[in-house]
Order: sequence, then structure tokens, then C-alpha cells
Amino acid sequence: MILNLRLTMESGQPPNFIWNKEGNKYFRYIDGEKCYIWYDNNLRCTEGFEEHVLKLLRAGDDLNKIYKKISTDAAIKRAIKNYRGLRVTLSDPWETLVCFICSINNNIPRIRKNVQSLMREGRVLTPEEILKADLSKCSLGFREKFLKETAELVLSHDFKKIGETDYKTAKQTLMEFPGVGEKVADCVLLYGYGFLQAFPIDVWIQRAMEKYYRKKKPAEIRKFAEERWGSCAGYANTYLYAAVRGI
DNA sequence: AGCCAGGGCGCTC
DNA sequence: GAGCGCCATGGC
Repeated sequence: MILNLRLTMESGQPPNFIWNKEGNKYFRYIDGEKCYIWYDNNLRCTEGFEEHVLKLLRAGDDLNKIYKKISTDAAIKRAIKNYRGLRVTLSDPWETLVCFICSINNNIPRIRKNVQSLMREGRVLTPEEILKADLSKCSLGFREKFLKETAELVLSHDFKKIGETDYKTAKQTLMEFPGVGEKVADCVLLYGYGFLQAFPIDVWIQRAMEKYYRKKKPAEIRKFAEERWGSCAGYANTYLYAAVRGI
């Protein structure tokens, strides 16, 4: 498996906010047990979590095949060369939603602080816990209201089922939640439900698309990305994001 | 002081 | 449907 673990865990995807680092190992608690991931000539993890880790890193994705499909031009070829082994991750949908509600008009270090403040015993608070908790110390700002109201609404939804519909239906459903617009929805669809055709458009992707492709308006960008990268647009997005940020 | 951060919402027109 | 100000907070 082609893998750069550091890039994958520290490039602004949900694991960047949820997992912690100890030396060159990453860890979090899963079902109350500490799970480590590290790279030692090969992907390693705490015994018993192999399946979980393979799912997190989307081990089934054939990166060579994906590289071939999205290598449409010099800009993205350069990004692939510079960030080879960066994988799109798949995290728990609710935890992913919490991450990207925290991300609204925020920066990566502070998103991480916010998300960590919403964790107990190595996991993100459940919707029920979010509703009961006093979040005034979490410094979420205006996002606290979004989070509380979304938690309330999630309770009346079959949240896992959102991923069982098609991309557009799932996106519409997610956008019913307070604080979830197109960008947050696409992030949750990509990193929480595994829809690789999702192409989240944030300020950095806008900069990348203008710089490399002279596309400025989100609607224009969305159409361009869909036609160009189709079912692998999410990978193209993740690489362009890394490239324009210089991660 | 002012701008920016993996934006969304509500209001205009 | 596009444009615009506002929304907390913290770092620079």
C-alpha cells in the first residue's frame, strides 16, 4: 500500500483533529482501548485494530490507479509527486460532522483545540452528550449554537443511513442541519461517508483553482472538477489543498 | 488596529 | 441566484 502516514494524519483531515501524536506514533481510544498507528517499513497498529485502521486509511483505494485517473495536467502531477502517499481518510460520520462544524471560519490549530475540547475518554461527545454538556469553556464562538442545534436534529435522523443514499440526496439531507452548507456537507460526505466524488470548496481550494486553472467562482469550480476528475474528485481536492497550503 | 481562519445564514436586489 | 454584512474567538 502506498502510504505517507504523516501526511495523511496531519493534512487537515479529521484524524488531524481527533488523533494525537506520541513520538512517531498516532493514537486514540477506540471502545475504551488505546489504539496506536505507526509506520515501520510497513503500516503497523495495536493488535486487534487492524480492520479499523485499514478502513480509516481506505486501504482498498489503489492509489496508482487514482493517480492515473486524476493526472490531467502539470499542476496536479506536481502535487502527486510532492505528496505521494497522502491518502483520503474515512472517519466516523458524526465525528466528521463535529470536526467540520468546528471548522467554519476557523483555522487548523484552533479547529483541533475545539474538537479536542469536545472529546472525553478519547472520543467525540455523542449528540446526547453535546446537548447536555456545558460548552461555554470550549470557545466555539458562534459555532456552539450550530453544534447544539445539529445534535438535536441528528437525534431524529438515522445518521448512518445518510451514506446509503446517492451523493446528491445525502448532500441535501446533510444541508438540513444548522451550520452545514455546501462546503461542510462535501467534507462530511468525503471524509465521513466516503463519497470520493465530493469536492469541498473552501478558501484554499478557491485559491488553488484560480492559481492553477483560472477558475474562480464556486459553481464554475464545481462543474470543472466534476467533469475533470469525476469519481476521484475528492482525491484531487485533497492533493490540491495540500499543494496550495504547502503542507 | 485590522485581517485572516478548510463558512453559513439571512437579508437584499 | 448572486452579493454582502454579520457571526465569536484567537493569532499575527
